[in-house]
Amino acid sequence: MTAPLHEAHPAGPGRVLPDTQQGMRRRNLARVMHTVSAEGPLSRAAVASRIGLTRAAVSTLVDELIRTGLLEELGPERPGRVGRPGSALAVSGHGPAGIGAEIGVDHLAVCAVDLRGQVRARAVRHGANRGRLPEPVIEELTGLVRRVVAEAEREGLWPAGLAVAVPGLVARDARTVVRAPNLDWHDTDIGALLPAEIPLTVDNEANFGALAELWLGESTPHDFLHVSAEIGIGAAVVVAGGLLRGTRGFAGELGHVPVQPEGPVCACGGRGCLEQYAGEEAVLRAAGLEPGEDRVGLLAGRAAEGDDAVRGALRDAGRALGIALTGAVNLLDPESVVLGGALAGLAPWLLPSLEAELDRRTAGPACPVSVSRLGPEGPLLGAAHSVVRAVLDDPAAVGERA
Amino acid sequence: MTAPLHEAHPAGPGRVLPDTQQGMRRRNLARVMHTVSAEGPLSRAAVASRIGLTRAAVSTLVDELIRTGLLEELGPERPGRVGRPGSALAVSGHGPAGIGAEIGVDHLAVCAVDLRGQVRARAVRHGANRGRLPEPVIEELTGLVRRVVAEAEREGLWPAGLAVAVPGLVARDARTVVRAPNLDWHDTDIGALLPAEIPLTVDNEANFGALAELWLGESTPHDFLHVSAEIGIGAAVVVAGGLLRGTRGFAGELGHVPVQPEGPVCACGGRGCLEQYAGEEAVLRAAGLEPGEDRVGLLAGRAAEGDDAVRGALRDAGRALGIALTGAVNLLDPESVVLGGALAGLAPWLLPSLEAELDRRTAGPACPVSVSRLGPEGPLLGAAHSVVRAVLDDPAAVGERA
DNA sequence: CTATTTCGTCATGGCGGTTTACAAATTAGT
DNA sequence: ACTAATTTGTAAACCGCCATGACGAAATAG
Repeated sequence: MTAPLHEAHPAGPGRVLPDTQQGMRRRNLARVMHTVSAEGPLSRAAVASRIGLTRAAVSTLVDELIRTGLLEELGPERPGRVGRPGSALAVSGHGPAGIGAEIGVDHLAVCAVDLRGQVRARAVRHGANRGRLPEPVIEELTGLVRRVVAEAEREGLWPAGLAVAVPGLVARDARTVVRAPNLDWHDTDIGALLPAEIPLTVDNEANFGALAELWLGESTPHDFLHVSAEIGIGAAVVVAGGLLRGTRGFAGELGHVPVQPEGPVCACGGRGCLEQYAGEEAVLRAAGLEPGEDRVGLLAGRAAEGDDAVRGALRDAGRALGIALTGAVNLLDPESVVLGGALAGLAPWLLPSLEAELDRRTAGPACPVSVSRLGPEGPLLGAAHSVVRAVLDDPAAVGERA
Repeated sequence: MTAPLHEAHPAGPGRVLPDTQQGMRRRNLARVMHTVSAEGPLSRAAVASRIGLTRAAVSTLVDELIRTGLLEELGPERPGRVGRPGSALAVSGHGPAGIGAEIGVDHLAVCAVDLRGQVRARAVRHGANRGRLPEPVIEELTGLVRRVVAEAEREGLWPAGLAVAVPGLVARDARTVVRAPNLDWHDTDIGALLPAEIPLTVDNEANFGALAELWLGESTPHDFLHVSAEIGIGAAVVVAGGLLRGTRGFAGELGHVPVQPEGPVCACGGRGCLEQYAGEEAVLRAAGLEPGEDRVGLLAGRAAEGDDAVRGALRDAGRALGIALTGAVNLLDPESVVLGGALAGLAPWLLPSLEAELDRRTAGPACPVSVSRLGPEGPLLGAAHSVVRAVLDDPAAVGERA
């Protein structure tokens, strides 16, 4: 759990880790967990045929997983077919839990998710965090974490890890926030301020949102572009079921893709960046609104009422997004583009111009654009689930600690 | 060898292949080959310490690799240190060879590369292929292949595979050319026309060029963007040492990234695509030159002579490239950008404006831009080496065939 | 009620890497 | 020169992991 969770790219054949029998066993334990987790209650024989091992081998793997409390035997299956019915296996609802936390601009939230993916405990505190110092905020968050952990423990769960989503850039050590403009935090080592008992990961909320989409979304393609707008405009690139992070961890900065090469100057030093057209500030200005508390809700409300200035501003933002996405789609050839975060709520007014722009600039069928069903819950759920996935990916590791 | 060579992303833990002891053995054989190949002559003990297995285990692996002719024992090492000197192992120079072929607009080329990476045979035929039918061209290429294979066999090599680089889009089956505008070929199954004795792969020449840069380049980062210009402007995205191909295999279409949203209409349906500013046709027009035979050489020659119209055209093209690359760099955060193919020859006049544009649009240190040392040889070498890498990746497979 | 099918488990065996031991080949020290 | 120390490569015994084959258990089909 010291390595960053869910690296986008497993090492190739040239990697340095030895390939020994223990490693084989660990991978096979993981494959059993993944199969049972993904395809519901399954008999040992069903698992065996799916992963290509023999029933005997799966039996010993399952025994070990049951002993460590990661799998549960549900009892005999209702037999519709001939032959002895199997004994249904399911992922345990009483073992390790993933604790997800989110530091938002206007709220703090924490939740616990069991291996089955069910949210078993949660806590939220509303109130602006913009401009507050990190220490009191993290202290408050720690309080929420302790409450959620206590509640989870009452249900027979124990915390396998804590993943924190923050609205800012996070260093590749997955502990320190390099810069979070909307909170006004810089180079803050969050890890030092949080409970040390639980293994910790910190990541950008856009990344966790994209992972939530990958793991919990409806269609769940393996290659897509997830666009969200919280800190300016961020995108997460998902390739082959993993996150593309970039050399310095800064990949996905869609907000600074040039849309109009000689457009207005941007804070990044460039000109005509997407953020100058579709960023929160730019849209509010174009709509003739003052920046205030719940800015996204305000925009959505006005647009729904039929406010022409707001609708026009969103239409223009959608057009700019369409241009930037045309470039991204040409470069990456993703299976789809998903709008998440704040953009999901504004989608009805962004989508028409966005899709029109994407369509007319693409030869052949355009890349489909969809809207996240998870909306603002994405990052929190993604964080909690990242811990759960880490357990599924290496069940032997929790056995060593449990 | 039926699967496409060098998929960008090995399957994750949820894959369907069984993880059995034979698989472990195969992977360890591959790790030995890669280690010896990458780090020159090495003793068994040195290999063991590098890959994390015991000397005894490496001994048996090496025995098997020597038996199948993939490794060679060079004899005792010169000892500088205390202790019994090891026996140096090297990749064999007499085993399997990778045959690379290139179908260019103005030439055909074939070469054979041994496991050590040495070019051991080659054949070239100059002459325009634009507009010729596929059949006679492939027939001619087959002749060159047979000549190169014969020469390689005289040196004790045998062909482990044939990889063909073509200037166009290739379907994911790695056999059929979907469309090659500069040859005027469409939906041509190249595989059907080539010798069937040798396992075949076909890919875009830009992809092979990028792989050559990855495997043979000087600095060889693991994440970079390789830009070349043969068919319009193509880029190849290399992530974690693998090619990012996209859902339909169309990733890397940098030529159709919008640079000026309301610019001239492009064949792709868009407006102001990069190709309209930095494409071959556009540059020739801006320079006041007629499209003729060796267009790149012509441009380079005139620019070197000091022709202001040509230099201005290249400066403008560099600026447009800089804008498009700004977007790509923001999205992918690569370690560097490499100019290859035709662009390498024109780099002296493209680079200044390109880097200036990239620099002023980037906050903090800009992404370094370098020029490929391989130049026009890249795709051919990349093709041949892709076969060699496939052998290193699964040495057991050649043992089964040899 | 019997034959058939499928499930889970047990005993056996093969395969692959580890451990332990040892001979061989070199350097360092006296 | 001779001994001690160090490192290499290999062989034998061992252990862990999955495959194979056989078996009892539990269902359906006739």
